Formats: sequence, C-alpha cells, structure tokens
Amino acid sequence: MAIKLYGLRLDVNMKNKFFTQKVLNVVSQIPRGATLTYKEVAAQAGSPNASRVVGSILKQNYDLSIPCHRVIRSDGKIGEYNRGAQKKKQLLKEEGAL
DNA sequence: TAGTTGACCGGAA
DNA sequence: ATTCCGGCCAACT
Repeated sequence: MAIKLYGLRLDVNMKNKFFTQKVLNVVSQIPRGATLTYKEVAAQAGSPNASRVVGSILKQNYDLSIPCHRVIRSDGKIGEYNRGAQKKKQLLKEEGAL
C-alpha cells in the first residue's frame, strides 16, 4: 500500500533497499576482535528499532567477506548463525572477542 | 497486495 | 537467574 504525504510516496509493506545495503556495509566494517549488537547495527543503518530485521538480513547473507559472526545480542548472548551457533562462538573466541 | 515470520530488545512477572 | 510478552519492520509467501 502506498501513502502520499507532502509529495512523498511512503511504501508500507515494501522493501527498503537502502537499509539493507547500509546494514551489509556497516557489518563489513566491523574490525577483527570487535563486536556490535543487532540494535547497534540497526542504529548505524538508520533504523534504531529494526534490530530484528538486521537478523533476517544477515540470515540471508552468505558472503564470507561480511563478518556477520561479529554481531551479537544486546543481552550478552551469542545469538544465531548461518553455520551454527557453535561455529559463531568459536570464531569469536579465535578473534579474542570473548 | 495482504498476511505471516523471525540470527532481536527491553520491561515485567 | 529464567521465561513471557508486546513492539518492531524487511523479507518471504
């Protein structure tokens, strides 16, 4: 559904490709040994309340050049991972991020 | 195009 | 410490 507001088309229920690109970019910039939370990534990408969406985006991404294992939950838990939560924990430990 | 689904978050019980 | 619940919003169907 599209809503017109002051000449702007706000598409409800439709994708925001800018957000997705920004998320991937932010995650790819996380240095070795550092971690960000899903919420922080969402904020960096311009949508502070879209932490859950960050997860679904990273879930879709299989590009190894994007270190999505460095994104963890704000409550201190590790969170999920494409190749298994154990693998994620192991990678972080190897980088000294734990 | 409308409805459903989560790699989440923060507060409440 | 641990579930439970409502809100969030791009992707999926």
